[in-house]
Amino acid sequence: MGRVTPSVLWFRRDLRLRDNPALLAAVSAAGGDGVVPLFVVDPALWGPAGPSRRAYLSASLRALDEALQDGGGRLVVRHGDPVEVVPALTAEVGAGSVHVAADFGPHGRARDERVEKALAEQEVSFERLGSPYAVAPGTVLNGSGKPYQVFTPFSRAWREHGWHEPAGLPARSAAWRSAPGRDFPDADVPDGLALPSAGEEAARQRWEAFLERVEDYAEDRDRPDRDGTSRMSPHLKWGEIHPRTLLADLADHTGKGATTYRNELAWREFYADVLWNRPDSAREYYRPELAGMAYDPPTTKAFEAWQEGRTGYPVVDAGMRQLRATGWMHNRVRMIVASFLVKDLHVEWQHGARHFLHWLVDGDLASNNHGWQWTAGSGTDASPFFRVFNPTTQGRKFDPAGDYVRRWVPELADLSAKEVHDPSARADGPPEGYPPPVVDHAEERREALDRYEEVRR
DNA sequence: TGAAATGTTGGGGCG
DNA sequence: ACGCCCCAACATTTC
Repeated sequence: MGRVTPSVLWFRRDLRLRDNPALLAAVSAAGGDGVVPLFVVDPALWGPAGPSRRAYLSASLRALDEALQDGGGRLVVRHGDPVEVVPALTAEVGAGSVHVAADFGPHGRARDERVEKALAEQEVSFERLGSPYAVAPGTVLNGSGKPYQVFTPFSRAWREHGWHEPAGLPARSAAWRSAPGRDFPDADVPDGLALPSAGEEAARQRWEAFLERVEDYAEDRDRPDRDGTSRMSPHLKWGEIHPRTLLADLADHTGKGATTYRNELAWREFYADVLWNRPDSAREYYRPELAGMAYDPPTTKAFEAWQEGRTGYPVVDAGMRQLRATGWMHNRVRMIVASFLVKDLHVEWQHGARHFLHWLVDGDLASNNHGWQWTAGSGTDASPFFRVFNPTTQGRKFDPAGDYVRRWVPELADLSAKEVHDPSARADGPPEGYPPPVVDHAEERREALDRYEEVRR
């Protein structure tokens, strides 16, 4: 064993202390010399983030700092390009190693390679241990050693591969060591925003509450008018809880709800795996055939109406307003608004994906963008292009009483269940202040199918 | 994790 | 009693 020096634990999207393999490694590398917990606010990621995303991350960092303070530590927060910030810190504190959970996204991969190289020049090692997934992307391969392109066979192989048990907290508490840098990004939550609670403790509480009713998940998950989803997505996105923990807790449950939920976790891992194998699929059509279709530019009034929740289609508007008000949107509604943008407004999925990533507190490149590709019919396992959601029918089916619409579209608060999903059909038209439909769904559906037919020939 | 168009069936009104 | 039509309900096909 060589000399013992402090180590740096560089947090990125793993903002927790429990079941954090990189933390365990950092503690063991540092001996008694101390672990410096670091977060770097990287302008490349901070820049494009919208107010809710920023506020959520900021709150999560503060929660992490508080948890560290319980053990006598403080989170070091610095701003700038990690390729400069991280080596500067290691030099300052004389650290011998930097520990991270591996990042499998295109930006993170490239960044980590540059940081690793810069650290090597000062003879500091860069240690990747663990990942934000139960099974690391790139691990699950088919019989011929290639990555899966279809979800179902992937998920079978993924389950068979299995995962570790959660690791818990370090056996002996870390000797934290600090350094200057307490410049937390602005935590102000803009007026009117109601964000989910952030942090490891909030994640834990939400998960335990969900476990109580996981058996209803298969039934309720498609109902935006109910609190039937887990709402774990922001916590998973920022690593406030690890999917291993969820999977371990679910192992006691054999019902349909738990099986369905495990499957949703598998989708998350599948999309991360796809992105790892095809980093370009975050921006480019996974299936290039659909890239040649005729689309409309995202500069129309209709696109603006979609972003702001003024399309005249109640369930679409409710979803888009929920997104801006809470940084989150129910998954069923995400599919409906996405279908509307791509099929009714003929706008390319990338523009919708960007809008989502700007506002969502759970916005994850792999899940978000591949979800959009699924809707656009251009992804792995994609929904066929001709599968066009009817926003009125979808609204009636999944929000039968209209409670979800009334919650987010106050102009429609007085409408009956019968009228609320099609307010323009009323004798005197939509109520004061609510717009008529921005496009005619039946017409635009035909238009979308025509354009599809064009590119298919 | 679609919806619309089209086809089929069967009950019931009615001459 | 019978044929005819309407149409709801359901199934199949197509995009």
